[in-house]
Amino acid sequence: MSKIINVIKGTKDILPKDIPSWHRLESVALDVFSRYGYKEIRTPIFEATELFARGVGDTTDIVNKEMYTFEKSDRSLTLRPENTAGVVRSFIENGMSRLSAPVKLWYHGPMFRYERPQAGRQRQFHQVGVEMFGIEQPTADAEVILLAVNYLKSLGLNDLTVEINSLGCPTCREAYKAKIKEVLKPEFDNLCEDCQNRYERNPLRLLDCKVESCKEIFEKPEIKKVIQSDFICEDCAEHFSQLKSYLDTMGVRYSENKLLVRGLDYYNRTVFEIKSNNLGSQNAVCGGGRYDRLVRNLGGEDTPAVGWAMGMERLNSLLPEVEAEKLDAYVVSNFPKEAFMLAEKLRAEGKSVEFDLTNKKFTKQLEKASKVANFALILGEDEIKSGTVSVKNLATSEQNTVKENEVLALL
RNA sequence: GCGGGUGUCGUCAAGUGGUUAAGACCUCGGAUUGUGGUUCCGAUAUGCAUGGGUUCGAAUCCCAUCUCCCGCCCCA
Repeated sequence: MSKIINVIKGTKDILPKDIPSWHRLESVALDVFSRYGYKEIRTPIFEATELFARGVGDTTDIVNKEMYTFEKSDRSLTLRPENTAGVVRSFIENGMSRLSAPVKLWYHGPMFRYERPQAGRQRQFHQVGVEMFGIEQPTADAEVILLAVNYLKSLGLNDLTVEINSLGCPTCREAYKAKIKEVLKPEFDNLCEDCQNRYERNPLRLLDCKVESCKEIFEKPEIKKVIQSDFICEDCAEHFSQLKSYLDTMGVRYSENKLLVRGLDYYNRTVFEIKSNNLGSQNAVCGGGRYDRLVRNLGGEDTPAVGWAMGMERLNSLLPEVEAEKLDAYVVSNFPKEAFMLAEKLRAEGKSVEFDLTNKKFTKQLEKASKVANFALILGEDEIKSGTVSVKNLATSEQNTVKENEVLALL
C-alpha cells in the first residue's frame, strides 16, 4: 500500500453520519429566515483579494494574517474568510440597490481562515448568516437580532446570552479613539506588546486586554474615566436606545457590554454577539452588527445595512446529534431479479428500499434488514409462486403476507 | 504567531525496556439450506502518528516533524 494522504490541518470531513445534523441547521434556517422574508444567495467561495482588504479592513487580523491568498493569471485571489464582503459585492454588482428596501439575504457555506485550530475553530469552517440592506432605522437592528434569537430557539437553544454595544458613527468614534490614545500616551511603554500594536491599529480593542499590568493601567481613575465615558453622539445614542426599547418590547433578554468591539473594521453603531457557556474559550455562536459605510466603500450607493453570522460547527456542538433515518424497507430474497424489480417499483413510489446485492443467506439478509430498515419484505419461492410478499414489521415482529400490489400501503 | 499537553486496530482502550501487543465494540464468517434484534464459536495490528537515535533488545527512553486537544491572540 502506498502512503495515505490525510485531510489537511484544520479541515474536517463531514461524514454521512453527521449529515442529518447539518441538514437540520440548513432546513431550520430556510424555514425561519423565509418567515422574515429573507432570500437565499450563493456567492463564490473565492473573490478578488482586494474585496476583503477594502471590505473587511486591512487593519484586521483576518486580512493581515489569516487569509488564504493565491495568484492566478496575475490576479490575486482569496478564499473568503467571511461572507459579508462577498454578499455586498454581489448586491452592488447586481443592482440590488434598485430593489425596494429592505433587501434581505441569507447564506450558508464554507469560510477559510488560517488560524491555529482548536476546539470550535477550524481553518475551513461553515457559517450561516443574514444581511439586511437599505434600512437605517433601529427596527432593522432589532429584527435581525430577533431573527437570530428565534433561529437559535427553533433549533432548541434557549440558554444563550445576547450582548450588545454601540460603536457610534465614524465622527464620534474617531473623537473617542483620539481621546483614548491621548490619555494612554504617557503609559504607552508600560502596555503589553499586543496593546502597543492595538494602540495604532484599533485603539478600541485595548479595552478588553487580559494582561494584568494593562488592566491595572486601565483602572487608573483618569484613564478609567475616559474609557467608561459615553462617547457616542446624540444621534447614535438615540439609535441605540431605540434598539434597546424594541428589544425590551419583543422580550429579547440582553446585556450591554462596553468591551464588545468586534474585529472587523466595517461595523458602526450596533454590534452584538450571542454566547454560550458550553463552548470553552471559543464561546461566540453568533456575531454581527451594523455596517452603514461598507456598500459605499466597495463602490456602491450609500446603503445602510446590518447582519450577522453564526458558526455552524459551534451550533452543532451545542445540539444533540440527529439520528440517521432507517430505510423504509429491505427486501429479503434469494431471487435477485425479483428482489430488484420489487425494490425498483417501491423506489418509484418514493420509498427508500435496499436489497442484498450479493445474495447472502436468508438469515444474514434478515439480520441486515433489522439493522437498517423498518420493514423486511420477504420474497421467497412461496411468495413468488403466489404473487405475494411477506411484510414483516421489524420493530414488532408482526408479519403479513399480502398481494404484491398491496405492499406499498403497509409501509 | 507564542506557551502547555497528547497520539497503540475502523472506534474505545490495556500495556511504563525482555518471548506470538490484553480486552470490548464495529465489521465479516459459522452454529442456523425461510425468520432478525438475544446467545455461542471463529477471523481481523509482523505493528504502537512519522522519521531518526540510544540499547544485546524499544509501543515503552532521547531528538525532530506532524496531528489533535487546552490556553493566549483573534473570531463564528
